[in-house]
Amino acid sequence: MTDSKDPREAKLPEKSNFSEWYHELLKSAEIIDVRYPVKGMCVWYPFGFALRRSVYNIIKELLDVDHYETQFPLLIPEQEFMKEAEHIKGFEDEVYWVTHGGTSPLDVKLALRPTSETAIYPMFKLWIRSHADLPLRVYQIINTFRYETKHTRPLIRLREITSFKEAHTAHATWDEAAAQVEVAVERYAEFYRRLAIPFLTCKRPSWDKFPGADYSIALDVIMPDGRTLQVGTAHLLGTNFAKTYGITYEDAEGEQRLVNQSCYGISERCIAALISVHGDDRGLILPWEVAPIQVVIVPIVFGDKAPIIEACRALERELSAAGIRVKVDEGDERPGAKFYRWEMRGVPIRLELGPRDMAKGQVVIVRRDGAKRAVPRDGIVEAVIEEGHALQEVLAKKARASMEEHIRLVQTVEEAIEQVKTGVARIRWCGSVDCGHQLEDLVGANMLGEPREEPLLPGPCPICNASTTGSTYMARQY
RNA sequence: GGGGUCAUAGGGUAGCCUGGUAUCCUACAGGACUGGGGGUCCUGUGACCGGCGUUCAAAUCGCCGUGACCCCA
Repeated sequence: MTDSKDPREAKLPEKSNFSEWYHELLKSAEIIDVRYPVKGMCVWYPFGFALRRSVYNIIKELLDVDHYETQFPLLIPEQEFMKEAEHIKGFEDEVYWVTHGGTSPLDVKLALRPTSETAIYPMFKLWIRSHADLPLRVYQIINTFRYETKHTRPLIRLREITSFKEAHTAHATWDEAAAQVEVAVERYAEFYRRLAIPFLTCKRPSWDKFPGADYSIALDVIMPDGRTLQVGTAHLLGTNFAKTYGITYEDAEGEQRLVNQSCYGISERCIAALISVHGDDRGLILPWEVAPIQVVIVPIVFGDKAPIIEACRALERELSAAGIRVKVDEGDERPGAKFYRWEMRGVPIRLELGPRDMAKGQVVIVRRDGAKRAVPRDGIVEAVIEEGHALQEVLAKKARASMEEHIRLVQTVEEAIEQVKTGVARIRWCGSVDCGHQLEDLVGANMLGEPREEPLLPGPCPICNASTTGSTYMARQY
């Protein structure tokens, strides 16, 4: 299948062949194993899970400031699940039901949560009594189940989402809840900045908002093939669920009032974005902060290996003491084979230490993006940290440039059709639902929503010709 | 929602049309020589997705199931 002269080891397909590259990389870099025998359900390899852990530690850190972490049950009784009409309509075709306990049919069917509003809000009703209980902010990191009928994709469209971070908040007023949505968007923005992943922020069109929400804000990442991946959402629920679940508080005047709510979520799609945005033809490239292994030390041994190995171990101890996640690869392979393997796993920094370096009192430091230099053995910790942060900068810059290349302002439907083949089109839109649907049909792509920054000068809506400063992003979505 | 392609060792494949002995690479295990970008040699381990059918005989033909990938809406 490959024309490579040396087929001894399977190479990664080129990243330009994104779909194949992605699948091959998930396996080769040991992120997840897709061979579990249930459709849409995958297994995290230990390395992938370690990556997941360090990525989710950032989310936790960002939320723990003013949220409580908690955990609600997986199973939701039918009558609670079926309370909110619009919400049900959005999910009923995708719900797994538990109908039996052993061999006995259950009196009350139990839904496997497709999301947890209907599990959490009955408890909010009990927890919230007075204005002193507000605002209430909780989150949980759990698995959810959706019987996806569309094509499943590892980390992107799953029947079991293993790593859903969902936050739920309750406030006294609509404005406070709306402000919380903005806070959520800003936290997510910070999260993706720390992963060096650029994104678009849009208010979703009304027909694409979360079922039961007043409106939804979404973050989208542009994947290498130009399709977009929704990697975070924040929803203003207003009093919609409060009415259904009777969530009220006593205000300062002694009146019972409905709470206003928001909810927002991020799933393992953030890992898919991380992998896809930064990776290259050789494999993963992980930002310094989240790499499970930040530094790999490869001993270059000749003849008597003991002194080299000992020097490498000393180096490891020193870096480890400085809080760096480091590993010496003492395996039996040739150095070249080790280089390729750790590059596949995205390790940000490689150190090489051989007899020549020993003699010169130096270490060779190689950054995952290719930069290579020799540094004095004495200042190694500082040099490593410096290169780690430099890599972060390089990744952020590259990713930003790539995103901008994929977005183009277009004037006509024809241009939009062409643009969404390889990227994201920004096109004028008067804002009417009718024109929106027509645009989606004519362009053959989805509307992400109104960009939140830099409005356009007035111009005609390509459908109805009305003059507007409004616009929307359009893209093929994952 | 509609259409298409496919399923053979841990991974990638040949064989299927034309039914009979399963190919090669990689990985893995043991050994020797090696070692600054995927080393060489020797020895060994390991597979026809599941069920039903056709047949003397099924990896190969048919049906059903399961799973994977691609395209379109």
